[in-house]
Amino acid sequence: MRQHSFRPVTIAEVARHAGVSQATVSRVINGNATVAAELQARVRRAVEELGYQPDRAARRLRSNASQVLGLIVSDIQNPYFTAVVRGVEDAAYAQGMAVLLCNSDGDPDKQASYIQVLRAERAAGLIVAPTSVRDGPMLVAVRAGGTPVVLLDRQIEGGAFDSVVVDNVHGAEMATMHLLALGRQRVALIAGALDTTTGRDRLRGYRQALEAHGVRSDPRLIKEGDFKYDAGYTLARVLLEQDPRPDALFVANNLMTLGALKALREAGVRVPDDIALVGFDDFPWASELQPPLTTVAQPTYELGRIAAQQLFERLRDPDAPARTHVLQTRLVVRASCGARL
Amino acid sequence: MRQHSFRPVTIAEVARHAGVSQATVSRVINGNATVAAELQARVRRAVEELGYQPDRAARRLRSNASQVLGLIVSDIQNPYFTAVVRGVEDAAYAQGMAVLLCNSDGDPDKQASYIQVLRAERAAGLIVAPTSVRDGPMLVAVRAGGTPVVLLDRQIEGGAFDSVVVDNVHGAEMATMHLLALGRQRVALIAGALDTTTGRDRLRGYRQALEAHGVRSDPRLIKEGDFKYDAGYTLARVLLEQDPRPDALFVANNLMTLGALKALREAGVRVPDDIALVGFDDFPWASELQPPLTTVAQPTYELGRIAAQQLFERLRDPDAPARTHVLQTRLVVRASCGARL
DNA sequence: TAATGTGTAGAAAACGATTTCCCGGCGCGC
DNA sequence: GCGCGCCGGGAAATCGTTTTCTACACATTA
Repeated sequence: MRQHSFRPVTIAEVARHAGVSQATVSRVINGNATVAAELQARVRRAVEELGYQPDRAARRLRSNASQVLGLIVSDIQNPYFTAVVRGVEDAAYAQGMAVLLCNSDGDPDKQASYIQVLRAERAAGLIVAPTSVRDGPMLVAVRAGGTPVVLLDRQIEGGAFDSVVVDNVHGAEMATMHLLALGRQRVALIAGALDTTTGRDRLRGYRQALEAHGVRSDPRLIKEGDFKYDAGYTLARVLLEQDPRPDALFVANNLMTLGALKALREAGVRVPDDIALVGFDDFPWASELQPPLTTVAQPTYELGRIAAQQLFERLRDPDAPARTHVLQTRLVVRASCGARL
Repeated sequence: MRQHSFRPVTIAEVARHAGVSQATVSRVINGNATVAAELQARVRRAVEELGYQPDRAARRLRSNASQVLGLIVSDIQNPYFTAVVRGVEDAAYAQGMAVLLCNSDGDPDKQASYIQVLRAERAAGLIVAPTSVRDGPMLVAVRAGGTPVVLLDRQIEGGAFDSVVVDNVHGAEMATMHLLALGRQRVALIAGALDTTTGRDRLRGYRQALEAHGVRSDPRLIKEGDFKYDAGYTLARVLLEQDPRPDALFVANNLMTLGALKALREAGVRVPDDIALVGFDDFPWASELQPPLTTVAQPTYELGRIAAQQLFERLRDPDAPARTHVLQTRLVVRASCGARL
């Protein structure tokens, strides 16, 4: 009801209003000491009546217990990360935590700069989708500085981190096997950046599938991209110029798949008749594409949710051994692979 | 080089290291008082050598100058907001600010709860895409509490707010006119929630276009949705059962358009031959849909960027009169409207 | 020359919470 | 009945900054 609350209520006012000391108010609010029932009631009523809300900046300063976590992804406009962010945010909200969102654009400098900011903000912990395996030392330092770190989607060298990843090897293997099982002979791969475990693992899965089918992997059919749209477009064009042309294409993430699709369309290639296509990462409109896209779906929302939970557990028990959650992918068969549905 | 920085460097250590007082260090860092050149140099060197970074929680506590802004959208998974968020974040980053991201899910309670959190965090300001026109009083109170508010996409009753919106009336008018110009006779509308200015304005644009063409608006052709996928699907089905059937459909946002598309597909309706379709909101893959979607594109990234800039200007000059930025939409003609390309 | 003004920089207060320290009262055991 | 330990709660210290207050040196003016 207070009309003009130009300055928020402080704990001192609550204490005065309840006729107790600040310490008692604090104890009641945080429940970390026993306070007589009657005083508790008085304090709670005062809090209610004044609409008191503790100042998080002050709390953080004194007790170093922050209610904010930092989330660094490369680009939230990538639908993969959009879902991850949402997963993190929902889990955080359930714990009364807020999320500081940072887009690194895969730029190590920008990432480093954001980490500085998050440390200065005293974020309770960080959830990071690292730009590169070489980020290890920096993140180790952050953790040594007392800020827990949970890795998302990618693992890094040097130091066992809490992390949540998908089984990329298996996912890529499934996709490639699927194409081979449909009778395709020359399965090309547009790989992800090979300085990420994600990129490497998907390459490995691809190779394992070929091997299992007794097909020798042809280096000319493997192109390394950087997970971005343009790479998919450019590398698909390169692959199309080869003779003989590949009759199937597996692309290691969503953006590159869209780029490749554009190249195929421009070249007048029929999908799946001329070239069968399987992508990685599902997205809401993959079934609305022409043709509907067969793809390896990741539980992205879950990825984010679990990463946040892992962070909360870490905050509760800083000395527990690091854990890695591995989630499974799922091959979603639509039309672009040429399977009869 | 410092190896084990378990506790971050404080201003006191910097002061000692440089042989000056804390006050001087603060003055050098913030540049709000003259300090002798030599001392400045000493301080800067000390900062450099110790890797000092001011603690933002402490700064915020004392000077009430926060470097965090709050952003409340209904759902970041909506590509419309994804781009907005990115625009805000980029603009914030350029100013050394970080963004606290909140998804309200269009739920007033959740939004209120987030606003509490953002106030407790002492966010420098809020950028809000309000859930409803009735949010006015709450936001007025927030602003009265000293936290600047910039409205995004929607305006609200009661109180002139800084805001950035698009010309929804004109956008809807263009879309409807386009369908009429293509010779469609019975243009249906799946409208947005009519307790938002956005929903209302798009309805108005639709009506204006009909009027301009001398067509009397038929209430049976207008269905009110809530901007969500399911509403688009359900309402499209309702429209399809009518006799005579509409020969064109304008849908007031992206999610409902996708829902409607599903309904049309399921009913075996050919787009655009049987029913011409125009949506609102462009999205990255709209051109990959089957058929490619004609739609009213909003400058979403710009929307976010400008909202952030407006907030920064407001922080610089709290007493300037409130301003509303109106951005223009653009009709992107693809195949779903039946235009010959 | 004395008084006043100006500018620079240190000492200390302040921000709003949590936590430590301490004291008075009570129960219990001897 | 007395001393000891325990417990509940208030006073004050504390977190790391910014800002106010104060002091001093030097220049300027009457």
